[in-house]
Amino acid sequence: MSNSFDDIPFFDEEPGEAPRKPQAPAPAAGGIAARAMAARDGGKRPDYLAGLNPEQTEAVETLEGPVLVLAGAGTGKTRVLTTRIAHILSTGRAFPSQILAVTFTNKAAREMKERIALLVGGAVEGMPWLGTFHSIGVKLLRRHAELVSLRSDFTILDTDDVVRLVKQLIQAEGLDDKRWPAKQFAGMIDTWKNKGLSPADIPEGDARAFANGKGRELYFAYQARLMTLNACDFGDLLMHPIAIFRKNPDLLKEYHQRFRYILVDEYQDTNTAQYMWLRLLAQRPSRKSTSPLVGAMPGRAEGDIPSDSGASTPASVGSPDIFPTRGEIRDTTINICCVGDDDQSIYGWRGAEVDNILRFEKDFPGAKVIKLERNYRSTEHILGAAAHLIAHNEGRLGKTLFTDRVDPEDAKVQVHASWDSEEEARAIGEEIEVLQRKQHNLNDMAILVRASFQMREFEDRFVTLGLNYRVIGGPRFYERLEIRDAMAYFRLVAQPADDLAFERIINTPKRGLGDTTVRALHDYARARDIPMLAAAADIIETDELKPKARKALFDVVHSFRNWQQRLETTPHTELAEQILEESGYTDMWKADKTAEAPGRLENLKELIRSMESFESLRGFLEHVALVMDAEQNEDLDAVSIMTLHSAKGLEFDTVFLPGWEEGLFPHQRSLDESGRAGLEEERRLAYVGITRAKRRCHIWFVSNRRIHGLWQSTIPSRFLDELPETHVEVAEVEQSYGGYGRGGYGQSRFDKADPFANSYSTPGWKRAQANKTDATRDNWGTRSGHAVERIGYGESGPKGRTIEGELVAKSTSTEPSRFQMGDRVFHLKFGNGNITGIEGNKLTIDFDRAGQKRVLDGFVERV
DNA sequence: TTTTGTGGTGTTTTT
DNA sequence: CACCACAAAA
Repeated sequence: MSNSFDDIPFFDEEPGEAPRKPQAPAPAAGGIAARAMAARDGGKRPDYLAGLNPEQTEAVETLEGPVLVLAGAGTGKTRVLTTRIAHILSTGRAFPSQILAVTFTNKAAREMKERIALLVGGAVEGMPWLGTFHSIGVKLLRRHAELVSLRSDFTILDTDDVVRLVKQLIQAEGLDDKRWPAKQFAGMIDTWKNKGLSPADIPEGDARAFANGKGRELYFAYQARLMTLNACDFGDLLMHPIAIFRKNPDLLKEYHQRFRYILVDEYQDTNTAQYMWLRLLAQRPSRKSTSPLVGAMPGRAEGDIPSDSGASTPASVGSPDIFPTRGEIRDTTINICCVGDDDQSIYGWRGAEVDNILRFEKDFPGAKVIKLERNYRSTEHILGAAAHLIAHNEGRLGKTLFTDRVDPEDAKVQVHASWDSEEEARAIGEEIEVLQRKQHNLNDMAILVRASFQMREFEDRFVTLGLNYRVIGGPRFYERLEIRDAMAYFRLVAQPADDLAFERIINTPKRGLGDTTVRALHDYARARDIPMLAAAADIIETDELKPKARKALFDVVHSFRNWQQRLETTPHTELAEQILEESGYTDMWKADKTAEAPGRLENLKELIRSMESFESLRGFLEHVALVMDAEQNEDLDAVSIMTLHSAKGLEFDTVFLPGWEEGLFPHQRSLDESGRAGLEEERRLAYVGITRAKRRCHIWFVSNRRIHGLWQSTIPSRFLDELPETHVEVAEVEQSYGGYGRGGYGQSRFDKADPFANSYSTPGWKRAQANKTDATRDNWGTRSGHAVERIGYGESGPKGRTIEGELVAKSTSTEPSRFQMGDRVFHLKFGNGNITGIEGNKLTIDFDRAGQKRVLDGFVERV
């Protein structure tokens, strides 16, 4: 992504040659005709096309008109997308700057850029319009900010800023912010914006539902406030461009001329606003209608027609479309290619409309639909299991993945049962170690959970085992408190009107500028309609404040003046460092004696380091606003732990799917709130999970799980019953199946003696049966006589044989420990503690917060 | 201003 | 149960 606002000149270049006429359908790749043609062309069939299957080739070569590529999991979706772009470029149909390619995540955008670079040999510098919806939105908006009354140096607020702002507004309205939580309203605004609804457009019901009927009013006030702050929220990055295009048909036309080819990744995840945005860009003025507005309206229910849509109302005349406001696009010269998979739509809860993909052919009559069903990732069993499961959903476009790489050695999908979640973690840990001993990389394994609280148990277990793991997702770097504080300083230097930043840091570190001062500043600023920093500069000239506060404020204001002056002269990384030093911010953490303070200082250093690759402070701020992720270190060999949601798009040799129980997966809330649709989305999530696996897929369920502190017995997920017997087996069970304590939900196959009749004779099942009856077990499921077959643990030799529950060390060192009894140590996960026991490399530590734990010495440091 | 106590909550998450 | 946010008390 470009790090600065400077841009290639607008509408500069034209292609060297006019776009060619549409070609005749491409002959099947590898076919005789194709080879003959290749020979005719001097045998120079571009090598980027080599190795594509016929469907992929068609998807790449059908450049004219609308195309929908239904790409199942692992069918080479990204490859098609990137090759298609390479094809457009290398055949001279368009310049890089004439291709609009949108993705959902920065990661996907980055990957695409890299892969195109590989295909066309590094010349992707000029793909300025490849990016996420939001980053492209920012780009448009920076150019045309004045059309929506913004200045082009507007700030992008993140969710945290938004919530604080909303809270202020709620309080300003004299409402109880307990009864009307800011967070909830911020969420509502987001939902509205995802649907493309501005304050005037929201349904009356929604408007009344919040704040004693003041919902709409608040939304208006919020937008007004954003204007004065010269700020945007994420939703605005979509909404503003839509408004700009609607109000400025000529400008839109310029973009129509510019974007000769439009490509959309993960189309099933588009929300209504994104859909509208795309339509505006895709819908060329047809011969009949000159209005580009037609059919680009949101909403479906009566009464939520956008106010600014003027006289042009729905264009569905003659179309039996059940979405009357979504007309078809008749002019089929639009070269738009959407790639997606309806079976992997898992973001309905945040506004994605699967309907967009289901309706593609209606929206774009004459669209070519190409299905990619040949899977290059998984074994037949994995695909078979996934296919059978997803077939339980209705309303699919209907694809069935297949592979012809069939290997009798391939394992079936394994279903395991455990007594409780602790045992589940233990069992999966063991399974991983077995694989590890067979020289499998930890990097090739992943544990995919439904909800993040499940991760903890695995982390605990892996810490004990000394097994490397990596948590993907979770709290992100730029969301940490210290990073956000630092960023607020930088933001305020770059954009003095950023009141949210001002309020965040005005008393951080403590300067004695408490609530009273801030409120005074706030009132002063509002009364004069100036930013708070400016108000502060004014107010220190008066004697409105107490001398103490006045002095403190004086210092701050002057510091900021200083920094702003240095903005042009001092290199930005240096300046950033100076800001943090001179403001006393780093000192604040140095003085802090809590366990996390050193980590925070380290993060601040990391922040400065990461600024180096940007050319300016502004460029960096923009990056952080849009790209909230920081890279993980890939060097480490570690098991990945993540949610199913964040696993989409990834693949692993071995995938573990724990927690397949009713209530958790499918999640109860999903069922309660969205009923059947919710269940289907959960099922798609299961489908995504299974199809992440290349070779091995292990599904787990437990009989007891602790939910909100209390133990509950659980029943196996209905999804287990939806798996096909031919591709699934009950695993070589290495632990018991807790078959009692079942709730009254319904009959499950796993309630019966033989869940899979034809697996009945497998050793695994027999053992499971044996375990079930023989194991003596107390209420907590600990069994006697369950010695795990586990010999030759790491370098520890036969000594490594373990009994359930014993601490297992990867290597038992005989060297004297580098620690002593009573040493004060720090552990990344557990914090500070004192050593109370030493046994080789195993330490017993009394942690201040986490209590007594046994950990390997490699994981702690002396404080 | 910092500490301690209370209450409310408890999926999924990108931008 | 365990965490967070926020409010009252030290």
